[in-house]
Amino acid sequence: MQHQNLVNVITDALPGLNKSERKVAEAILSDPESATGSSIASLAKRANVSEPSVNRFCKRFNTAGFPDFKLKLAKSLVSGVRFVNRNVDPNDTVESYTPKIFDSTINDLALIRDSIDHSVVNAVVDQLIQAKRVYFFGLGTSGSVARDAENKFFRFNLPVSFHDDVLMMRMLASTGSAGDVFFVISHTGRTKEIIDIAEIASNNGATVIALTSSSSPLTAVSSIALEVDVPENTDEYMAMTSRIVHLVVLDVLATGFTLRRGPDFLPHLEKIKNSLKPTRYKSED
Amino acid sequence: MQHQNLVNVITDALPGLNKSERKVAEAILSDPESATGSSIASLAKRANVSEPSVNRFCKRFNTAGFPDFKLKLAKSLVSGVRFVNRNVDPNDTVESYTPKIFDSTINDLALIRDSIDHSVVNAVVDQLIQAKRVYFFGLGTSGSVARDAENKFFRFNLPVSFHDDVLMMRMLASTGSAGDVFFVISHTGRTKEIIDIAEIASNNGATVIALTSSSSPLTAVSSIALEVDVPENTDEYMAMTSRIVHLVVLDVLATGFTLRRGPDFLPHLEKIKNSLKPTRYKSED
DNA sequence: GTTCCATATGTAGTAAAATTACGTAAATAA
DNA sequence: TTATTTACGTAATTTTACTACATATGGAAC
Repeated sequence: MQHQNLVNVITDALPGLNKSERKVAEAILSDPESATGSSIASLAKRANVSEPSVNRFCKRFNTAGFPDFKLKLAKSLVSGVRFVNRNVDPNDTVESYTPKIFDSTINDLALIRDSIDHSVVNAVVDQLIQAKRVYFFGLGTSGSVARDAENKFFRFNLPVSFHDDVLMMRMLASTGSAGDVFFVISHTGRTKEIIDIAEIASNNGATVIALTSSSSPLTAVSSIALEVDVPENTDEYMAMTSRIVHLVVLDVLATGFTLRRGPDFLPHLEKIKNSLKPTRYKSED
Repeated sequence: MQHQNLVNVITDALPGLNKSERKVAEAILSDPESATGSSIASLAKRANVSEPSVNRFCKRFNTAGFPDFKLKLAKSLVSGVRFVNRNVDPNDTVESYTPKIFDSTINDLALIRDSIDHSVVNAVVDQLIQAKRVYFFGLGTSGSVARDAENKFFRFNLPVSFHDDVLMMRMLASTGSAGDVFFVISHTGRTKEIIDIAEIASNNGATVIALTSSSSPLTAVSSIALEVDVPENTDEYMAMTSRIVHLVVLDVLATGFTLRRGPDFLPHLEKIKNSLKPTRYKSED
């Protein structure tokens, strides 16, 4: 809920507005950007209403007054999202679809940033710190996320691996035990095979951490679930941003991990970083 | 250049300001959020300067005046980035480091969104559309990006594969020819092995597309380079966001690809989407 | 150290902008 | 139609921002 976009709020409220308020709404929606810069007088003139009408309009939308309204409107316009039709449509050009893709991703990240449950993040870091070993599981797109996670967590001097082969997962799950952490990544949380595997691991006393959407079957069979609800993308042209959100959540976990380990751990990270130097051409700067 | 963040601009300008202007700057930076809501009088009082000093301060930063300044400041604060000390420090708690990680990612995305060269994007889409087959190459973290790209582009009914094995890459590159596209992903663009491979493919007449940082050796040996400069992360605790930016750039390319193919192509995508249904538990809604 | 000049800062007045109070008009219900 | 509520505008008030001007401060030349 944090800050529902003002432009959308106005659009939604449009049918319920009375004559002059609607005039104001239309004047603003026709060019929101310029509305943020104009005075109450000029906007009133543009909408063919009186100044107090504009003021009343502002207050109706839970703002202190016109200046406050402009401020909130301006904020709504940032992240450059052209909220009026933010989906990619067939007539888009590079110039128009490129920012849309970026904005949609940024939007989703901001959403999760504001809604993620910190106590769960903390609990997951707890489990990772205590883990004897960690398996990252994922299929399809989530397989890439799992692979990235391996790359990141391996640096922590912790036996860690990633798997995207369900047979391998099944075998590992069946030999799992207390102290093992199975970190299962799934956008939908409804993939049968994955849920099966999580259940097996869980029954063996291993810890199962799920990175998935809320109230999914996978959540039910996990010890802890990091529930991340990225809005479904109905648009054919749009990309699936959930994987990106998952990556950032894993970054957060890795950061939490590093902080828990304390400063004595930093030299170890430095060592790994330096190990790659001989594979690269030196930078000229 | 689009809109360099005001908070950063002020921070950078701090040393060059004179006494009262600095007071204003400090008052604003100490609590930028509240500054966007206050009047010139109250801010002047808080900074212990006169109102015109505040006004002059605003004009110095290329704004029309105080209201315009507030507007731009407010915009800078969206995406919620706590610019004052945006790095993770050892004393951070979950509540504080989580948004920092998200914000830093969001920031980098916004940066690239505003600086990416659309004509290059277009040219890359051109090449992908014409490709007889596409290889995605990447090592380490970029390997995961390449894997994700495979997953995405495979849907386009195009022979595509990803590789993270340098020997395999070398062999493929040496057998490449015109019509083959080698899409090479590397954050630094300085990995010797990768540059070697790109050169081999290029010498065989294949198209080499690089997704890397600008003016890197990899750029030099590529047919087209999508140069994406994500600020280096010196902070030990911070994650590497370049891979995320790379993923989004690949989303953009995929979108461009789909649009080029036209609406006749949509049923094919739908078919692939549906193929996964039997692997999932039905959603109750 | 004194004088001069440039720059920096503040005071006070003015203009602009926003808000409030109130009155009239329109719409709805009795 | 009339009563009553709701919508809207006019005009005055208050708040806010800006401008012009005056004073102060700091440094350079003598």
